[in-house]
Amino acid sequence: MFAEERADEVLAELNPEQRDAATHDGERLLVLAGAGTGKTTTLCARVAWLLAQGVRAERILLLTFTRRAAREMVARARVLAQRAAPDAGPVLGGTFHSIAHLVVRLHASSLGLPPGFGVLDAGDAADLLDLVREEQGQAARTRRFPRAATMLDIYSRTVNAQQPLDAVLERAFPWCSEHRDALGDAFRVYCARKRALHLLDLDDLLLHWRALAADEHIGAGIAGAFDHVLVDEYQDVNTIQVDIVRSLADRARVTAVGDDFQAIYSFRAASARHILEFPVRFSGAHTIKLERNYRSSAPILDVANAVSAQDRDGYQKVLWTEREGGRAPELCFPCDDGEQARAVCERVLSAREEGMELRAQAVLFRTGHDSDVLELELRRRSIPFVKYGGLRFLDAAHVKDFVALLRLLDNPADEVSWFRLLQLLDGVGPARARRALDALRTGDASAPALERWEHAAAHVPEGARELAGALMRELAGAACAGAPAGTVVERLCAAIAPLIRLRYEDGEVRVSDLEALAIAAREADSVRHFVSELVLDPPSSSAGLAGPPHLDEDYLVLSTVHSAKGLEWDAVHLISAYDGNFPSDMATRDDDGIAEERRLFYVALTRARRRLHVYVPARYYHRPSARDDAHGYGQASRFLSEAVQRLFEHTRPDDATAPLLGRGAPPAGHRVEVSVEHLFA
DNA sequence: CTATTAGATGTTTTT
DNA sequence: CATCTAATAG
Repeated sequence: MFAEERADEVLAELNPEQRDAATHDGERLLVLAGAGTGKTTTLCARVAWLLAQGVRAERILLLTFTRRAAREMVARARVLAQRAAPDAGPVLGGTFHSIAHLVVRLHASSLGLPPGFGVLDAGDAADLLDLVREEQGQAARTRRFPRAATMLDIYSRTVNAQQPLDAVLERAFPWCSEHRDALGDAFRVYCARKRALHLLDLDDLLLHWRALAADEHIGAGIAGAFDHVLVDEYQDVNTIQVDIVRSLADRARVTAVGDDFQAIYSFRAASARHILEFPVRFSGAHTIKLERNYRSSAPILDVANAVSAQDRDGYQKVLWTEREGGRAPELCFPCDDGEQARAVCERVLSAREEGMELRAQAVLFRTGHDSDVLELELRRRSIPFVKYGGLRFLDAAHVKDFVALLRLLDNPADEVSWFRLLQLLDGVGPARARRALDALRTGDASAPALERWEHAAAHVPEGARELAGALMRELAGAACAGAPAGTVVERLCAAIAPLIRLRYEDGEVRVSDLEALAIAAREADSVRHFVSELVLDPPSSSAGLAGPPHLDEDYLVLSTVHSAKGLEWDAVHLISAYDGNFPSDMATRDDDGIAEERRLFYVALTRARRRLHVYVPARYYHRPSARDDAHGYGQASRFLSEAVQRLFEHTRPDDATAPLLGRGAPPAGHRVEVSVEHLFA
């Protein structure tokens, strides 16, 4: 009853297409939602409508690819569900990976996994690959062997694409082809090692979910849990995720929402092909297009439409708005990075003067370090900012050290963590850590950490043994205490603190980072879940857990375009839009690569509500921090075609020295004299 | 063998 | 700016 009223209220605010999408009563629905067309609103309205139809909240599953989208959507859906039926369960939702983790946890024993299995983030996985690579010996140490992070990229792409290594190397990593055999060996050992050590990487989560879904005994149970599956960002799914959705579709109705023109994750084997083929693979699907834009002014949409029109493939969409007026977008040509940074700062500050908060403005860029020079300028001018997609909290060495300790609590078999922790000890480097690891392997892998430590201790220099022993005793104490997660983590933090202080120059700062982590752990119901949550949903910037700026303060947003997807700001500054950087040189080998860069460019443009500034520095430096000044002269991005450029107002940043000239020229023949000679008379 | 330093080098993007 | 390598000292 109440649910129906709520639903009517929500539906009344939708336009006809959105309402059709929200209330479609069929088995399969595809919503092609252009940028800024109220996708999330529509999806949430659909949840409200489903609830009003009597669907129980806990029988609805919401899936997305990115964490940010998941958070927003699930939060809104839960509020709706709570109002509609306060006594019903919550709507289940999250990223594919987080739901996979849930499913894998519930079926761990069927997968041959102990309850304490660990989840590796990209850094941990790279560490394990590094460990394996070292063991492979000299063969792998020859020239230009890919580094661990690259190895992981190759591995991950291969797994996600479900294609043979050869094909992936040839297509995406041609410069690594010569190491095909060594890579293949390393990957096989990597898989075996993960299994032996009870570790899953992020790709494994999806693979295991898919395997469970395909299982004759278990699959039906999982699929039977839901009546409706709603998948957001469908343009970013890969084959494995499609398989998962298909298995759920055996029992559930499926709604897929996305925009093929915003498909930007082909590097993890996602493909817009899946959204294009949806009507074929899910027969009887009904398709609805959303093209009315509520976000941007008309001049900005003109630019976006002109860029998307450069690509004739896919579903043609033309965004339109009823909003009138709006400023022409600006195309700015600074002479270099430095002038670009100053130009951005000036525009940001003057918009701020006019009442536009810093947080309503964003600077977007293709790659993480495009903002290096700008960051310096912002710091110099004390303009607060937060950078997304930059260095992550979890990547910091001391945080990894601490997490390694927490991992041993539930999984004493975890060699990656042992290897890391051992090297934290004074006098222990890779060689001794490795020998200690070998000794460790002679014992029972699932014995408690303290017991395992006894084997390793002999390989640690005497000086460090006592400190390490104390740490291990704390770990043993924490393991059997049954205390709340917050207390356990706090205790272990205190135990590892002396080692951190000894190891790092700025130990004290780092210890306080860990203390912040311990406080965050109070929310968790177990250390095990705390760690896996940290891996699956890490704080997006270091500001998430510690350090300024605080969220209630005003700050400028810096973000890669990838991280900006789904977000919007009043003003958007797209910097370093020169050919070679955007599109990236690495992607211009083939048409698919260029098309994807174009979509990325389109995503950047469509984030802007009222003002759009695109910057093309004429000169760029190859190594911004180096002493040399190696540089090149850039052309504007090829996506800024003549037709597109005509839609912009073209500017050059004001010459900063002009004001020093003053007004008017001095009289002809006028001279200014300088002398110091009188001082020496 | 580890720690420390100086010097070179580097193909993006995320879960 | 990291992060890796090579060279050197402890």
